[in-house]
Amino acid sequence: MRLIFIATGEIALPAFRQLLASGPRPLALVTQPDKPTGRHQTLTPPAIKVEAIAAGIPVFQPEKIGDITADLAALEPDVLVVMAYGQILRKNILSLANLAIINLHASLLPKYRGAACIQAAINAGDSETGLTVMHVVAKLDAGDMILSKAIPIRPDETGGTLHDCLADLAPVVLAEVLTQLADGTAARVAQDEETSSYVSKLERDDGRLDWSENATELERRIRAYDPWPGTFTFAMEEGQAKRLKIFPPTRVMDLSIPPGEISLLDGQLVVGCGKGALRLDLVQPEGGRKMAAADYLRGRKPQIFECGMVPRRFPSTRIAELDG
RNA sequence: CGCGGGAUGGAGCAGCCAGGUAGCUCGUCAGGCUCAUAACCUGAAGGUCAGAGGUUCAAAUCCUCUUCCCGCAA
Repeated sequence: MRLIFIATGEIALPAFRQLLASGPRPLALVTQPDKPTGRHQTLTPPAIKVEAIAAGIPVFQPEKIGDITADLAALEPDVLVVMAYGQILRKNILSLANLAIINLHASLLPKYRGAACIQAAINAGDSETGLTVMHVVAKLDAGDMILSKAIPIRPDETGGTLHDCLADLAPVVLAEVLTQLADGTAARVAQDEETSSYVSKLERDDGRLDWSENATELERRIRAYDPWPGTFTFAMEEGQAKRLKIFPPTRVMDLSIPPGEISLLDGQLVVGCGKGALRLDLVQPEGGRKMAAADYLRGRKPQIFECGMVPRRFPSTRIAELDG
């Protein structure tokens, strides 16, 4: 089977490795261009590109995938496999494959179409999520479904752990679908538009916590957004607003504390929420490293975490940043 | 060289601007008090102040360079 792999995200690595190990060997990898990353804007290639080169697989990194339509057509692919690529595929790409162009999506479609599907499942408090393989159509993640596999979401699941579980599930699902496509037994089930939902890409600022929300919701958000985009708040220290990252685990406490107010209980940092309170175990102040919340309180003396509105005493530069 | 914060006993921090005795909250160890405790009291150990060079009678503190950690941004 002539196959082209189209992927950028690390979630696609296990599936790609399996193709390298057990075939069908990809004719080429299409991935996003190298991008400046890290503190010094170093140009960094996607990890999957590095592995492809090591394996001798040709790599395409077009600014727009439409630019290489002819190159891909020349490979006469039977199947295009897409997973976490990061670009919308235009119609000229959709008709390239003889057999099918399929996408591995990290949710149980038609729920959570879009980019932040993993975080959405945890954030919503779902008890399970999964991987769906479907045909790619012009509308995002809306094509007919071939196969889906569910996995449970554990109470302490984070976006990171769930991402890894789904990544490991991908090779299994992909192999099964490729076999079915080859022998013509692949199912084709239309998605129910009524129950479909869409979750847009997350930005860093989406991780800004609003302590007027309920503790149970915040606990889920902190897990869901770890490690990306992460969650944070602003701690008021003597009139200065200092950014403070929040990491799981946290614990929901049945206490009544005003939202954003910090309480010290048995040496533990507890923050008031809209309903209930949240005990924080792991935090990271700006400029500092990740530390136990109890350690954080030893040397610093935050009075309160920002809640709802931007506090007046914010430095002007920060106000501009927050408004934008 | 995109912007910025930081490195001080085991942990988290203050001290630096206006050089001159190593400080705070904990932890550890020993003893005491208590029916008892993550409580309280007393005492002790533990630091080449990231490294190198410079200025000075004198440097954690001022100047230069180096290494490492981190936030933003992308």
